[in-house]
Amino acid sequence: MRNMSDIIEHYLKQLIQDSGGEVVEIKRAHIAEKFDCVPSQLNYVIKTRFTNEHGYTVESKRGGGGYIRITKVETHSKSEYLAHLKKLIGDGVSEQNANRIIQSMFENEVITIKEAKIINAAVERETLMLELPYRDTLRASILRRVIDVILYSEE
Amino acid sequence: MRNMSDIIEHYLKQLIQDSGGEVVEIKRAHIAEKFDCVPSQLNYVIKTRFTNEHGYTVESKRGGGGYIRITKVETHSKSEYLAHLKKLIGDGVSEQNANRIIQSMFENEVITIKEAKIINAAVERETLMLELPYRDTLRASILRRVIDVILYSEE
DNA sequence: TAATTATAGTCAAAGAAGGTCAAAAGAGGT
DNA sequence: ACCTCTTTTGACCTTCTTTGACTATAATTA
Repeated sequence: MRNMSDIIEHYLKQLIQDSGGEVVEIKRAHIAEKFDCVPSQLNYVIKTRFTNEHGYTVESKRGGGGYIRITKVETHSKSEYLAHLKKLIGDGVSEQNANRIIQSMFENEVITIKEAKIINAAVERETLMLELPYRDTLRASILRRVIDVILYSEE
Repeated sequence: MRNMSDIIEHYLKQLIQDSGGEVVEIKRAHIAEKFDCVPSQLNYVIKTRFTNEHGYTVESKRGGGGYIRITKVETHSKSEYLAHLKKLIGDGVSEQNANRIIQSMFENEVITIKEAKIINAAVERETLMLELPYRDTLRASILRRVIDVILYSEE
């Protein structure tokens, strides 16, 4: 593990697993102290690694007794999950968010690592060779079609 | 071994061997310092000696905790076959020919049926939403990248 | 209710890598 | 010498991470 953000990411995912795999509730300051970093680093980790695209929902509360709760999106219904991803993609999607979505599908065992790499390759910036905003539109189109195929080829 | 690039090339290959013959992860600046050269020389070495055609794949990350990871890939007859396909694809490929190529990869067991469907979906006419000749160019670009990934994503 | 305290959120600057590109330098061949 | 190809260098670029000052909100206390 190379940097603080990665370490914290893994720690939080471990916490989720240890607590039944669905949810974890933390105190920002407490985690910050544990890893000897500034509290706002937690916000950075969450914003870059626990997004909707990654398949997580984050709630929080400030003030006394405040907390940050990270919930893993339920994926028991594959079709619902994939429909959810298609919604996130919409008519355009950045490379970053596409990566997150593909990563999420892999982590939720909807695709294999090789499939993930193939899909990633197909939607990379250098592959698509188009200017924005057409590139994001095209990427979305490809991803949506691919997700459809994944959905149908699973029965 | 006459020049710095050759020396670094051999050093990196030695590192790969020493670590089990598969992969090595370096810090660009660290190697540069070790050999007293500018960091970008590492990029030159990698670009000229650790390409796909050479049987390597390279991943990297910037920012704090950044790295460059070089992975050696098994390079038997399959790489020749895939190189051949890439040549066939060239700078542009029709949907029909793309289908044939994908079909061929499936029949030659370099991809699964699901992977074939995914790739097909990604290069379909309706997915790409572009006019000729751009569509064929883009399809070729996607296919070539995907083939590269297939080449090195074997375990 | 007002003030205080305890949390969490935002944002931008600074820092830490790696990437690109083209000019300069070197090596070989004719 | 001249030409071409490869290597070396460095200025500048992009991406990701870390940090901290400032802000917002909730609970508790006066």
